[in-house]
Amino acid sequence: MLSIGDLSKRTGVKVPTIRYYEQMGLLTAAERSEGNQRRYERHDLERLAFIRHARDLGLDISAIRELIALSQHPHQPCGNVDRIASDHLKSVRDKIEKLKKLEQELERIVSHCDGDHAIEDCYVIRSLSDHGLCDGEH
Amino acid sequence: MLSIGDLSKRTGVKVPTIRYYEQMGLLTAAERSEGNQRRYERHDLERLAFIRHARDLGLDISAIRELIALSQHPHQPCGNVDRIASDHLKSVRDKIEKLKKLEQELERIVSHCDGDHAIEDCYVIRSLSDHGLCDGEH
DNA sequence: TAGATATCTCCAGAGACTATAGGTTTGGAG
DNA sequence: CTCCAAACCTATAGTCTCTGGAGATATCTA
Ligand SMILES: [Zn+2]
Ligand SMILES: [Zn+2]
Ligand SMILES: [Zn+2]
Ligand SMILES: [Zn+2]
Repeated sequence: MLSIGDLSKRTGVKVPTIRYYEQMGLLTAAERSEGNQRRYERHDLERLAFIRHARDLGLDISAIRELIALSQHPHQPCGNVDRIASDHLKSVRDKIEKLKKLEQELERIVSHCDGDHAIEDCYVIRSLSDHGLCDGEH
Repeated sequence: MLSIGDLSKRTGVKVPTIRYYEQMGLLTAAERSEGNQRRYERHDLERLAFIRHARDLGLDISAIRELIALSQHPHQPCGNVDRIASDHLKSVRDKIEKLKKLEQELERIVSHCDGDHAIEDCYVIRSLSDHGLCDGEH
């Protein structure tokens, strides 16, 4: 039986975050000691590791909730699991695309400024004032 | 003299957002009509466009606040302006790097799942349970 | 058994908005 | 000029994923 602090040390997830995951329904409410403190078992450790890893991979709480629910039905086909992961991959790719466009604009903007002239002539300020100087949309 | 709705239509910034920018100190508090409604001039239109464009480029509110403050001193050198833009470019690049790593892991994970087997055997679920299957860190 | 540490619940804050409720002003039609 | 709908006002709460604090209680160690 682990206290919440033990669980925290073993998974690297902060104590308030563990309580938050419980509140969000990702962790089932833990058993309690006589004095009302949470007590965990290996099972909970594994689930918390799952949650943490999924979060590290960028999945949001509701996606993780779905995945946990699906994994409770081990004999069903994994189509929905696949869909959640694929959707997430797509959203990561979309974000990368957007950020690359930003990177290009910012590179252009920064490259025109040597940081050593008057602000009234600064290309950074002018670029921010006028989207017409940009190459693309954002 | 423009109403807040006019300003909104011309810049594409929603009315509550304009009020929010005022509250955050990005827009100086507008003049008011006799009945206490905000009235704007061209000057405000330009500043709002600046703010919007900076936000579209991903700068956060406090960076924009600094940029506005700096642009009030047009004869000073633009070193700080340059620094803000460069720092932001760096943070965009860092984000791209992180997302690319995620993309790789997710690609690997998704590619091992055809969406058509039992959840208990699903590689997606196994990968989420075990970071050891990942190639890198996140 | 005292004191130190850990835990409990509840609440607020971060960032950048967005939306609602309940009340007031404005602008145009009749 | 009067009336009404549309636009506006303020204040507050909700979004998302935590994180930190206050004040009270429990547990562990010496
Ligand atoms: Zn410059
Ligand atoms: Zn632009
Ligand atoms: Zn599968
Ligand atoms: Zn991993």
